[in-house]
Amino acid sequence: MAGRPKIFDEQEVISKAAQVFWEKGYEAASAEELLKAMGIGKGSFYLFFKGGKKELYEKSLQQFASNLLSRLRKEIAESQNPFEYLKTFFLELSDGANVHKAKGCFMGNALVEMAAKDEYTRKMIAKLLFELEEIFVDVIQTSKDKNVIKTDKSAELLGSHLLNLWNGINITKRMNMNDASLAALIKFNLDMVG
Amino acid sequence: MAGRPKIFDEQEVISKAAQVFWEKGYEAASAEELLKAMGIGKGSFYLFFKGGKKELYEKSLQQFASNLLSRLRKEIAESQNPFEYLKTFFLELSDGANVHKAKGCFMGNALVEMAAKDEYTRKMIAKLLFELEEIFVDVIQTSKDKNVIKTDKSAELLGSHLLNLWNGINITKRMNMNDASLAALIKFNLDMVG
DNA sequence: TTCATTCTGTACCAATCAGTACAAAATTTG
DNA sequence: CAAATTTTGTACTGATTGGTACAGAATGAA
Repeated sequence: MAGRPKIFDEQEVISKAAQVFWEKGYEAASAEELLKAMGIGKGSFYLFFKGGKKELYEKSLQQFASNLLSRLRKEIAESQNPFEYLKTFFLELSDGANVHKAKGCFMGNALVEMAAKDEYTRKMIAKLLFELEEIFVDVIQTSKDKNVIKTDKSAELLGSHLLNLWNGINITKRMNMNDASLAALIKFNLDMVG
Repeated sequence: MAGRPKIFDEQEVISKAAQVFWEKGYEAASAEELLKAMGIGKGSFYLFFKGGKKELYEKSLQQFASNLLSRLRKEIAESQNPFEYLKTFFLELSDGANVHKAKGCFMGNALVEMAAKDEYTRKMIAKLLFELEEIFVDVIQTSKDKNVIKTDKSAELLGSHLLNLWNGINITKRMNMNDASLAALIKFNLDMVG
């Protein structure tokens, strides 16, 4: 296998690009800005990303979601009380000091931007969010089975409720409510589950 | 007052522009497309909108919200049971046949796009959404006072919950859940209020 | 050390972006 | 009618967009 060695790792540059897309969105993230963040030139980029900016965006979303989902699954699996873990997971959203404060949810943002523009990408994003919902459903079902939570509602309904809570809070928090109100709102919604 | 008469009504062209911004977002809505929808040329546009595209965007949001809020206030005032009216208002979101299906909430979309980009516009949008929340709070407080709903939670908390429900559903619906599940999710959240 | 292969950086591209300049058109006033 | 005023349509601007072409750099194999 001859040839000049490549100077970058694909997963690494996708991760860098994802940060730019997360903050700016698809349209507003310029190719120049993305390449600068990735630390590679146009020659290399268009050789390895034949689909250009769109391919990079989709891979950014895929990788980002994949990391989030697997980290979440892992921490839930290791947790003594998965439902309590889920609560802290949501309550982190009310931390105004968080670095990602104004950025919201990368997937939610992408869904907003792509829903009316690109059906293929919309479906892709929807699938990723449904995976997140599935994690919620599983935790709820298990918690129900173990009598950790008491409810007469189905795990599916409650799971979709948590996904919707996630989607909602990631919008609402950007109105810059004070942290306490946001936390109270989240707690109220979590108490609805069990 | 002499001079060539203008061929357009300001409120009317803003309304047309709002439709384009609502569907495409700020960045993706091109000046050409906006002007075409508004039915006026560049000469007229830049004469009356000195602030260009950004001014048009802000006025679109203001006008859109103003219309929504006053219509909502009016229908609530005329309603026999304001809380029941609010329920139908939310349940309309689950109608997949709705024309505005994929567009979500204009203000929510704008908040997503502007939150990390333009603090002035973000604040403006936040204020509009807080006005919507205020309407929810008022209806809830009145309904509590009249014993239409029973709850030990404050109207403020429940109002913020409804705003967050609004924000959330407008994202979640774009995952293309089936109408029945979406309606069940909304009903579940409304039942939490009273 | 030469060759084939692979990757990189730069120069370049047409298309599109929001916005400006300005002459002509359409009106009221005198 | 002519003059003053206001709006309109078009031609044009420089900047930026995502993307391409390609020469040359860096490697392994022969």
